[in-house]
Amino acid sequence: MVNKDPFYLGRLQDYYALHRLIPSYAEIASLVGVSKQGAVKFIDRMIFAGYIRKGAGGRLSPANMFFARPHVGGAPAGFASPATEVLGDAITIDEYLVERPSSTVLVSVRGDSMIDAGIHDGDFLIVERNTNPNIGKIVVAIVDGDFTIKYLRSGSDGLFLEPANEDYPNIYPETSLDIYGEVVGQFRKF
Amino acid sequence: MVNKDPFYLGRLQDYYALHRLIPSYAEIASLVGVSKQGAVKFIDRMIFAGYIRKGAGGRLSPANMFFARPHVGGAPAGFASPATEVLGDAITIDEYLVERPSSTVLVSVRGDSMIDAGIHDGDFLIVERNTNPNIGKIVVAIVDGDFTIKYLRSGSDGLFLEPANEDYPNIYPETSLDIYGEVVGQFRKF
DNA sequence: CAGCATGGTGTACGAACGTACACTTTGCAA
DNA sequence: TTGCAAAGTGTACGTTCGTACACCATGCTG
Repeated sequence: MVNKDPFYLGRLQDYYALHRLIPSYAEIASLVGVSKQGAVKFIDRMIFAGYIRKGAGGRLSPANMFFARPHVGGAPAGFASPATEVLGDAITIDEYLVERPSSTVLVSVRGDSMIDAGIHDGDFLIVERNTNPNIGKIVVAIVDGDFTIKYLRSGSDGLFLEPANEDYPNIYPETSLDIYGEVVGQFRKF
Repeated sequence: MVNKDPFYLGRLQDYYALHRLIPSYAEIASLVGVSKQGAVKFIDRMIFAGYIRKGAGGRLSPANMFFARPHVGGAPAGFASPATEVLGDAITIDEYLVERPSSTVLVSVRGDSMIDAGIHDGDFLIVERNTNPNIGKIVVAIVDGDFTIKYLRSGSDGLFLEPANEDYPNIYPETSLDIYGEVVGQFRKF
């Protein structure tokens, strides 16, 4: 018989996605269809493999591997390479995209002025609050009290904002330029 | 005295960040420095406010509000709207993008054949394994042993694949069409 | 000032939990 | 084919958990 652990783990991951909680051994048992002691042994294997941790009182919590998603590279038909190869240390998408949670906000995109940078209407941007971003980065600026997503450029007359859509003009600030933060990531649901 | 709940909650969030687990009432009590019954009352308030949920056996798990990240809408200068307005139930980016963890894989994008759909070289796609996706969706297909991201279309001669880049031709399968899964989300780091 | 909701403490108890031990079954390797 | 490790079952046990009830202190409101 093939190894059933991936199937068991899948059940556990789906349960966790729903409840944000690793259930008790008894619940795991009925969840995957084995006895309670079978669940104990299964969890022992998962702990050994780095999918599950034990907290105070023996309560179970997910470990790093629990969130690791199978990653399928661009390579032809090679299904097996683990996510860590490309994503590096990061395991959850959150951790990959958000490096400094306390200074990070989400911004939803309106309009298509940055469409050539792959930022579409309805996308979410991960924005790190930082009023002095580097030249050339995509920034969230405040122009006339409105949020604007643009490239931050430097010209002979100082800083200005450049859209990534040839239908839109550059924005040259009349007085000063209010930068809200720097765009460090983006995500979207289809 | 001011309301100490935010302070308590902060302790709880720090603990959760470390252990990915809401501790028991007894542990909460020592964590925030009250009696066990004080912890019970505190958690009751958190449940009422939508920060905590109760799972099977009365075990505690984080609810929506527990993860709430500041979200800045497209609205002019309105900083305050909570993430739930736009993101719906999901709070973490992972949970927003990945609905079925066990059948979801990540695929990294090579090439620019889907650039008009906002899918660029180097992006990550969230792909739900599903060999029978709906017409019109973006799918991961296997063509000549290679992964290809394309729109799934239906024509008079059956299914075919359409890129989102006018420099690329449609792909009409000679025999059958191997569909790996459906693209449900996308993310990228800048 | 009386009333009452709020936040907190102490004690008690049954149920559920994690753990341990003995045993069975299966598959692979010597 | 014998041996052994892995995977699973059944039963039992002490501990911890969540829950309930009674009670106290504080602060706001009619």
